[in-house]
Amino acid sequence: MLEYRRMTLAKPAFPAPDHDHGRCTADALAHAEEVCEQRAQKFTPIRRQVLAALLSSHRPLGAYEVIDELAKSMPRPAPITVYRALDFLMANGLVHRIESRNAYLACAAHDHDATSAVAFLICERCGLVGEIPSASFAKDLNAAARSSGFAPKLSVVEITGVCAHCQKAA
Amino acid sequence: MLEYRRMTLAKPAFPAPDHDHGRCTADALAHAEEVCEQRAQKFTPIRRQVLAALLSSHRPLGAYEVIDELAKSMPRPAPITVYRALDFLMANGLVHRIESRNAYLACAAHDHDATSAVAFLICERCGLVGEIPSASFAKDLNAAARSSGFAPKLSVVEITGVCAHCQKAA
DNA sequence: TGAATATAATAAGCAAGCTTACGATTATTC
DNA sequence: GAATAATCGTAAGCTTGCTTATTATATTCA
Repeated sequence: MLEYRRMTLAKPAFPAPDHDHGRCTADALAHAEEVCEQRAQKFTPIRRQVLAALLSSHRPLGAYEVIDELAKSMPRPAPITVYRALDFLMANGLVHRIESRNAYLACAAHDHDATSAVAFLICERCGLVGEIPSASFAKDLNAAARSSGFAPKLSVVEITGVCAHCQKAA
Repeated sequence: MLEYRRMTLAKPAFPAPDHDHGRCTADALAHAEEVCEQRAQKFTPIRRQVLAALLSSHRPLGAYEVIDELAKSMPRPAPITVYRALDFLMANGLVHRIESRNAYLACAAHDHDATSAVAFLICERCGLVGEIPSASFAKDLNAAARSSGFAPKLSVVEITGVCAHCQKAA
């Protein structure tokens, strides 16, 4: 577990296709519970279910895909229900929004705060998404922006390509 | 003119609010004509009009905003008409798509090729968008991606913040 | 216990982004 | 000048993303 965490922090983390997904899901849910408790926020059933739906893959899901996913195990929720849960999860750093896809992704790196910049690696073959923690590149990027007097706030960095596993498979 | 070009290449280029917009538009249209001629592509009236609509500001416009813009000077074009023109312009490196906004932007830097990575600086006050040419940061970013075996292809780097001019104005 | 707050469900609908299908028009080429 | 290809227009519609409005259900706490 610590091993896992350290990896996601130290270098770009791409979910290995053979990783223990049950565990990674369970860990993430436990982590979410923890976070909510610390913040005195309620991790309600619907919020848990939405997070679980996102965790069911490492792929970003559109809001309507989340609805479809939830519909499998409960009466089909209305869009508003899911959007509220997503807003909550994002506000608490448990879910990222992938801007270039209008989609949502369960956060894999449990250690960064909600606001820090993250870069995403999106595999165009398998659809899995990895995260690069900000530290390494954000400084350069922000410096480049600032050099023209621009004050950066929010960065969207989304890199499409082919993950290591899919390269081997090809 | 050369001066202008050099600047857009050398460092992040944010359109100054007092720049000669008439000229910058005319330049861009002339450049587009040139590019199309070189490639034996047709710079048809509709393509020119769509590009001109995008050039009318330095803001990214949604497809329907482009339609609204065109509707001012011609019978309202159908979505498909505009999308076709946008596809053409993007394929020829004359227009960028801003992924995080589902919007389109006339390319300001006339010198980079269609495929090279560009970072966008999006001012949340005035809505203007500047470009950072890739060279400076793309290497780092790609290196970070590659360090986990990921083969990057297309990068989306979109930075929201406040431009120099709006900071002064505040 | 009753008032206030947070959360959720129901119902309905809007807007944006994009596509398919097909016919008409205009260039290009042989 | 007929055949081909590229471009454009018309018409229709689909999907997704997201919102407003309203009512109901918990939960908290004075």
